[in-house]
Amino acid sequence: MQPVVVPSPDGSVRVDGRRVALGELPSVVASAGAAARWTWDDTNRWYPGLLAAGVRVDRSHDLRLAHRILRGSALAAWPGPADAPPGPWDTLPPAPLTPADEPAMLFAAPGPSSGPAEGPDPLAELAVQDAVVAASPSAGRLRLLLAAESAGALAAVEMYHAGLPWLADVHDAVLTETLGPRPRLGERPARLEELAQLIRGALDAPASLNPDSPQDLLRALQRAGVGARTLRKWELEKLDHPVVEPLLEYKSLYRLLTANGWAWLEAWVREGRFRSEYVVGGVVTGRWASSGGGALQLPKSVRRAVVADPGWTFVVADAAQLEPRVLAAMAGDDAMAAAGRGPDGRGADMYAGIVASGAVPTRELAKVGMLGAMYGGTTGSSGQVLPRLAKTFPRSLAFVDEAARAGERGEIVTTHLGRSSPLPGATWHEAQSGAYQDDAGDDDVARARSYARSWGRFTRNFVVQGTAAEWALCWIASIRRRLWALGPADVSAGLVPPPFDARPHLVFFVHDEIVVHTPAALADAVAAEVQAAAAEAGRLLFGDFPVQFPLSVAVAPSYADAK
DNA sequence: GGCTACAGCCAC
DNA sequence: AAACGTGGCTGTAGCC
Repeated sequence: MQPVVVPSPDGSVRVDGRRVALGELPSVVASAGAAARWTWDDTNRWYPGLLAAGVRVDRSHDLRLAHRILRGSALAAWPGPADAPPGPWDTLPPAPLTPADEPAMLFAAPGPSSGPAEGPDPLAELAVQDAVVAASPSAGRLRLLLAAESAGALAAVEMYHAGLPWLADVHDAVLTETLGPRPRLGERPARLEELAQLIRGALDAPASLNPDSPQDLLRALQRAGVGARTLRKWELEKLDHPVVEPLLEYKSLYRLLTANGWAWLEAWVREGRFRSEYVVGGVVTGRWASSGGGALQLPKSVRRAVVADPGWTFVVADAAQLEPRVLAAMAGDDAMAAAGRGPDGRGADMYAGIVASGAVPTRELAKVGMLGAMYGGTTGSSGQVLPRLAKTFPRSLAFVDEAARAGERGEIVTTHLGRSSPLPGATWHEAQSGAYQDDAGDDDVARARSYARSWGRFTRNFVVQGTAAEWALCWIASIRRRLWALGPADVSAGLVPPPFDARPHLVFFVHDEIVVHTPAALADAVAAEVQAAAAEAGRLLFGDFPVQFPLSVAVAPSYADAK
């Protein structure tokens, strides 16, 4: 059963040909049951209103997200000319999510200029997508990718709906401990002011020196003969001068103040919850992006403020060495998969397994070597161990090298489930053709090489990062289904809104890590389901190939204590 | 005052 | 370990 939500000009919708007033949609969805795959233009547009009415959707098909994947996929043949101009399904941005205390336009009557009737036709689009998938020799993989992407879109809206539990007073305590009490508007916190004085003293600089001004600061460093050419942390660390220590501390505290200080707290935390909008598929590789509050860069120092509601706790899980394991499976590399299983058959540390294989002497070298292989690093010890890794794991290394060469030739590459990379742009092609002009100089040739190599590093990483993102989507899809199946617990709802008020639910996701907020009594069951979901994701992508995806799982009422 | 570019740092 | 992949976000600086 695949009901399609079709907006009407009068502000109602049609579902399977039947007119449904917007206010009736939640009850229509609820009565359709879990077998229905709700199909609509944009999950962000319809799902918040359903959740606000307490209605969860089990399965969906997000036409906008699916279109973007299919349009670019090398595993699918989209009808029409390849250079057809982008249509509405290509250019439509996701509908913005709205905080619960702001007027929700989602189910409001449409305005004259933005009525849903002006949007493209969901029924026609679904028919095209179904035909494109059915005609693909890799239909199974594409179906899995589209289902996982759509499930991810549901999970992203659910996480926004529930919010990440956040204690503002703990956050304030962290800031006060490290920076001093909150200063008046326009003033520096006490600790920063102290450090500014120390910096001026060490540089013999006047009181007018403002460490927040890169120009001022760099000039003062040069005048004092410190030998700094930039203000980068890792370059300052190499210098031997009394200003370095207070300056590094200043920069670190200044960053905390500006990025996650009191202003951040006031802007992004409401009623005990931090809500950031996840942008599903917002990164070219298929990773999620986020918008507002920087959810994907929450510094470790403020995670103490992430505290479960009374009677609730967190299950925090992250996939150990996800990307090299994904690479081993994509490349069909039995040797690397074996290293991932470790000597005891259930290795939780793939880098230790690589050491045990004899390829490299230390875990650190195994790690930097694999990162170098996946990022395209060539220098330093990363570059030095690559030949040894290539000898022990020829399949994996050849796989990423081939992806890099395709990029250098200006070709697209594709993830395991079928998300393809974009083509390089006009500047790239101009640089390449510039190297073949009659009057091309060494500079032109070098520029073309540099551009080609850079795009090769992108495509090299794309196949691994993109496939890891697919594993994570399958993991999330499985987790949210399994959590719902656990059912409600006897616990106070606290701040948790329906339909999750007594149920474990996802509240945070960063690429290879999830946080579940759960009634404390269900924590062990949740941990088991999260583990089972990881194994299921591995099977969905790679079938019987013997690659393992071990997790580190912790149960704790504070995010900071779970790491 | 708005806009863009850039440097820098946080996360994975 | 080195500065090599993907991003968001903040501030300064310089432009209109």
